[in-house]
Amino acid sequence: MTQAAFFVLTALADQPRHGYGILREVEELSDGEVQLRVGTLYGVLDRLTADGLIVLDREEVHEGRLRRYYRLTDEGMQALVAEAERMAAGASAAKRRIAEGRQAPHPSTGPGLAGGLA
Amino acid sequence: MTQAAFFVLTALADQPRHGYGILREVEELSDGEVQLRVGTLYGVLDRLTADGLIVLDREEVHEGRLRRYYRLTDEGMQALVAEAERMAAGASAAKRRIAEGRQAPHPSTGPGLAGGLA
DNA sequence: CCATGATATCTCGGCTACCGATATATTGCG
DNA sequence: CGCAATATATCGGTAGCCGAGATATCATGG
Repeated sequence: MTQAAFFVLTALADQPRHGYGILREVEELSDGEVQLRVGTLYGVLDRLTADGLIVLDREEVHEGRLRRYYRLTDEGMQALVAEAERMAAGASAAKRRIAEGRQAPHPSTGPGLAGGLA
Repeated sequence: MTQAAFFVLTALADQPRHGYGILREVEELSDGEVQLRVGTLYGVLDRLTADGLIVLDREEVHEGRLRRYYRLTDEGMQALVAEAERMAAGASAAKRRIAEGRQAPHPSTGPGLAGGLA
């Protein structure tokens, strides 16, 4: 599971969206930190479809422009849940390691990482 | 920051390690879920060194075999902290979205996840 | 004595995937 | 009319992952 695929699945987790909408949604839900590129999107969409994690939901014409909506399959939702847990575990393991590598010289006085690793 | 690079930085967060030790450490800290491959490792090590996130710490000969130890630079530690934050935020956002998707199943898009999610 | 496996380094080539650039088309604004 | 935003999609260069192999030492077992 690549980063791009993860964020596409996340953007589709609450409701079906079309390609361009996914682009904006990923940027919004990551507070602008993750920028999914147009050139990346359609490859990801094709791969996720081939893997059965998403499926074409419907096509609409909105103000003269075609919108192709995708939605998660049950398998896609399960994959997202599993990946979210792996990521949380990975982030958690990293934070634990960081704390171990920064053992305070005087634990009674040292604040350590409090406030820095929220 | 690739997944492989993130786990290498994590493995080095508490103490300097040599290549093969990083391999085993990544597998251990991820409960066997992440398998960093040998062919991947040295490319990652070179890239992280070129980027100034890790540095060659020392070389030792242990039971006739060379061990090349790497350690995090200050910049590498900062990058790891930032990446861990991004990952935690991403995982958190995904879990929030999953919950939102379960709360509002749209009738026109099918029954969705009934009975299927742990 | 040799085979196997673990430890330890590193290289190479194939393949996947990311992303900038490009193409196409409509709507809205100045 | 030009430009930006919306919306689709493709193509080619490049970066990065990974299987495979090369090289070498030491321990275990047949």
